[in-house]
Amino acid sequence: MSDEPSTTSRDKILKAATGIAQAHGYGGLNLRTLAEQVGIKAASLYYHFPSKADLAAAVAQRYAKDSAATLAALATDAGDPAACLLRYPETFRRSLANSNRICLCSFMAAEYDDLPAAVQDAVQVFADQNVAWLETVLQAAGALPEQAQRRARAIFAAVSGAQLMARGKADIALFDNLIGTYRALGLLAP
Amino acid sequence: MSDEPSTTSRDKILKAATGIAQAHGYGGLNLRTLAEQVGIKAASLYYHFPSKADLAAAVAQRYAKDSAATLAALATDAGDPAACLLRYPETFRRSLANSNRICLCSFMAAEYDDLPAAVQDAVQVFADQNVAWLETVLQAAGALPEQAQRRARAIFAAVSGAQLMARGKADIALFDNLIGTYRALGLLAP
DNA sequence: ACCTGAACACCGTTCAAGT
DNA sequence: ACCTGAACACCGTTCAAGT
Repeated sequence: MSDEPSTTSRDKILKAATGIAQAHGYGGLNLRTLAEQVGIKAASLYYHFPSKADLAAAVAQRYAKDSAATLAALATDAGDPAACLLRYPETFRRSLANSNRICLCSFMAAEYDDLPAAVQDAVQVFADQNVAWLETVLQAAGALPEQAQRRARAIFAAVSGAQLMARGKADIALFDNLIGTYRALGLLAP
Repeated sequence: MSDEPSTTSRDKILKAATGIAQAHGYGGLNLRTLAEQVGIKAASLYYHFPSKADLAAAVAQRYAKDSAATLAALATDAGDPAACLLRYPETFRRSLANSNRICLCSFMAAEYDDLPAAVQDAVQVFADQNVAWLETVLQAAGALPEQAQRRARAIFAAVSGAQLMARGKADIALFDNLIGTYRALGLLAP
């Protein structure tokens, strides 16, 4: 009765804003367009959030939180560490499959210098979480701690780059091809 | 007498616009700011270029052309193919060293869906040129044609991703670290 | 040939006013 | 409690007018 995911206005705004930001970035997040998608006027958004910066911070924080949950679920679901590593790129693939969108935080990494501080922080959290998750998995798979960190960062960077390149070509097969090459090289393993 | 690089107004505009776009993207390229940097009014930009879209297309085309020249020079300078591959990330590093800017086309790959068609084309040309250069070098280094293409794409994607991640942390040492990991993996070799 | 001020429609934002 | 219209300063763009 209380844990129902009753979609509040705030939630609707956050969800719509996330989709727009994954396709157009922070700069491309237009409040009049967003409001229209939610069915209210732009001025009404200011009842829910004090500014675009705060709205975007909430979006990025929620995105980072969801991503942490997805990674935790993947760890449980995949079972062994090797499977986790092989399946890690799935999340990134899903964005591309969803109207050629990309990871919110990849877009925002490009826009980094123009981002409000709170949004920058959330982008950092997202990246750090991903690297930490990979690091844990790599160590569980037998990597030495120091190597695990280097490798974790390399995986995150390489997969992000593959997603960006695939978006530029609007070609999800290219993403799969790149991930396949990474695998063949042994990048997605300890 | 005639080949002097006499800096025309058009050139000054293109150079300033390139720097802005590498830091803020196409969307973040503000014509009033750009005009101020050049020492004219925003309206005057329209004497040199019919629109922001055309200006950005000229910027991206010039960027792709310069990049091709830089790669050609690297090939001559480095000598053997193995050295070319090791030094390939240098160009990307230079952008980061230049006020944490990134490759124009990485930023624009993120913004891809919001780009005017002529700008999209130039972004494609840039990526294709890089992959083709890498492919040639990889084959010269002994890779089989089919493997060379896959590998060339993987290098381009991975290095782009490293640049993006390093920008997000404003940490050029992270870029070097990532490239080092790629090298250790054998990514930057045939 | 090159530049400009004034004007237009659009965007983030505010605010007084509605229910 | 939640929403809105009207207004502000800013942006891309146009254009008639300046030199």
